[in-house]
Amino acid sequence: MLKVASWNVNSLNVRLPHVQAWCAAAQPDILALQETKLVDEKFPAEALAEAGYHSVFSGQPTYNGVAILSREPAEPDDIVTDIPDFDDPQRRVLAATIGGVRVIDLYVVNGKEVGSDKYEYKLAWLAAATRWIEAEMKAHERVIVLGDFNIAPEDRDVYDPEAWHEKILCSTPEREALQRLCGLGLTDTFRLFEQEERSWSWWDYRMNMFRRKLGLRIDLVLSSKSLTEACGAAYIDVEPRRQDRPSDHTPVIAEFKI
DNA sequence: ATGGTTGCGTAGCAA
Repeated sequence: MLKVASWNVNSLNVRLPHVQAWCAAAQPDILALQETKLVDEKFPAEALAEAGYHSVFSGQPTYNGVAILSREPAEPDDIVTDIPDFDDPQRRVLAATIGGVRVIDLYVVNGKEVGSDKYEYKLAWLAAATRWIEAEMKAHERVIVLGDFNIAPEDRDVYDPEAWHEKILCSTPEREALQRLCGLGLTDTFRLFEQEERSWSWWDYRMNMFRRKLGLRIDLVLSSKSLTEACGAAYIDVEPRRQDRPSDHTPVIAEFKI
């Protein structure tokens, strides 16, 4: 069984103890991280190696930053840190082949507000990422695309769809961009299974949103066809969000019978 | 329309 997870940690410096504890408890084979907010020189590779994980990472000062942890002995290979033909200093993508699976970790642009410059950057970024992933899928049979998509796929992924109607994370162009990505042959593993209604992966820090159970599901694990057929479970582990000094996101997980 | 909270870095931006 291959257990794969994604977690936006909102600073790995702050969240390293949370990641160590969660890995010890949940034992993921592969864990994709976003918003590490660490330059590569400061990545805690030794501490994670002591926990039994290889690390590959692509960071920058202050913002963004992605990493893929993989449980030994699988060695990450063929690492890619940039979308081809898309000039971008922001460290938002990381791909590696691990145990015959092409793992593509995405920290999708937030976009701030519909119509803003950042929104246009988000849509251009998504188009470029989709072109890249199309090529990756032609080159690899088993592909997992996971991360913080900063898009709620459907209204049922939003605590108040009317309030969020055509707002950032929910607008039609963003959802259509996600559909185009999924149209390459990728499936949102979470929806392969019956789930509790009102399941979220992110809750705003403000206004006691977590305690009030008001969030969005914007963190996804997508799988290519052969992996989708082998997917035995997909779920959200809300426990890390309950802990002291949590990330605003919680891990999302998929398990594959391979 | 704005605010609220957290992280980084020590002001103000990003989310």
